[in-house]
Amino acid sequence: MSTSKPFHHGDLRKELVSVAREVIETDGIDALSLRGVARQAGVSTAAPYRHFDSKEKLLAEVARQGFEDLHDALDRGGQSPDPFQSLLDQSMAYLGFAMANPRLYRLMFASHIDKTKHPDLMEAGERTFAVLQARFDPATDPHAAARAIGCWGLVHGLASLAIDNQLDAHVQTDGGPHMRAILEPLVRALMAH
Amino acid sequence: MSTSKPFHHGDLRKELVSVAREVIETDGIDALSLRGVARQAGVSTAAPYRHFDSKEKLLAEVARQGFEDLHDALDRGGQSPDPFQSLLDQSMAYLGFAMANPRLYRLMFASHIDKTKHPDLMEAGERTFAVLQARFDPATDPHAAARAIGCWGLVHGLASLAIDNQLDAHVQTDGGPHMRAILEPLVRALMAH
DNA sequence: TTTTGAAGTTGACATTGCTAACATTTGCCT
DNA sequence: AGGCAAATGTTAGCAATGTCAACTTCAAAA
Repeated sequence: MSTSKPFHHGDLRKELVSVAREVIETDGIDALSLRGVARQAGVSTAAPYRHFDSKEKLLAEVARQGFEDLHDALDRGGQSPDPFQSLLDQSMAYLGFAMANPRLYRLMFASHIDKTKHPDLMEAGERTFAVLQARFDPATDPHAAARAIGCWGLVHGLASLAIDNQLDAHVQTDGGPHMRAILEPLVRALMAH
Repeated sequence: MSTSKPFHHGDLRKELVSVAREVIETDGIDALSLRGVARQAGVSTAAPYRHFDSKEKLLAEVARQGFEDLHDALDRGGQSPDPFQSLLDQSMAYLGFAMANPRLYRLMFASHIDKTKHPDLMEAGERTFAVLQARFDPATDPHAAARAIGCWGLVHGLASLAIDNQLDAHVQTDGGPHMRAILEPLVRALMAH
């Protein structure tokens, strides 16, 4: 009675998300099956359905948490008093997060998940973008919106390419300084009025 | 005996790729099954395996053709005599291709396909990037490499965001002019020495 | 004409997402 | 305390999928 597992898990929902995230980051999304997650969590095949309507819902929750973590990383990144330096740091923080959690980052923008079906996820994504958006003030800059999108596109693109190992070996391995050199002139252009 | 299908298909390989591409662009990658493709091509379940070792190989071939098409689109896009205008046009051509073939474009950068396992695909991708790279001359610009990566990251990022409907409705629907406005200052920065 | 190899077929296996029907536990209501 | 409903698990099973092995058909070289 003592060593045998209790019927109820305790907090299966949280455990499922945690296991899923781990599997994704370890073996990739294609290697993730709901049954496998259940197995690793020590519950039966159908148990996850008490907490998530579908596999997609579970993935959406993992992605949502990813956006929250990215959001935090951005907040921590943009604290320099110099606006240019701050935006550059923030951009580097964005890339740092993506390269530290490549498969999670990919999931956050993956086609598996139709964001319109997962309002939580969509909102988390928008809130994250808002951090970048806040660096451009529409009151003083008529092109604030365009610049913000350009900035997001730039970091998202570089992150995606880096994750896919599509970049030169130099940039890939020693991401930091090289990436900074790539970003600098573009971020400067974004801050110019 | 005349109307019954012949045992041999003729050029099943080409047909499979064609059907697959159509399914992808119509219903998305997740809706594509090898069995379904075989069905639509009018052959049996196992027939595709005479031409592709796995589903992934078929997808890789579709993606490879996608890169060739993108390559062509870029070539056609960059013909203005003014270097700045030319690069801007080319960037717009890149975005145009991505938004005209959203799911194909996504496949080309999807995690489903491990590019190291498909040299053809990798090479096609590199050749495409080379078109952009050629706009920056290492002889006259010591930062040519960094600028090229920045340029690619920028257009790839904007393309991805647009495809995922992650952008404002305005930018989304009336892509052209808005995107141009976003790109302009950044492309200008890329051309500045 | 024979024969050989490419191209296609059928049938099967393990795995997967998901559902239905049933079992156990928890905690609330009296 | 006692009992009951809701929440949380379990087992069994379905249909679909990727892939493989064994067999058949056809075309073209010998």
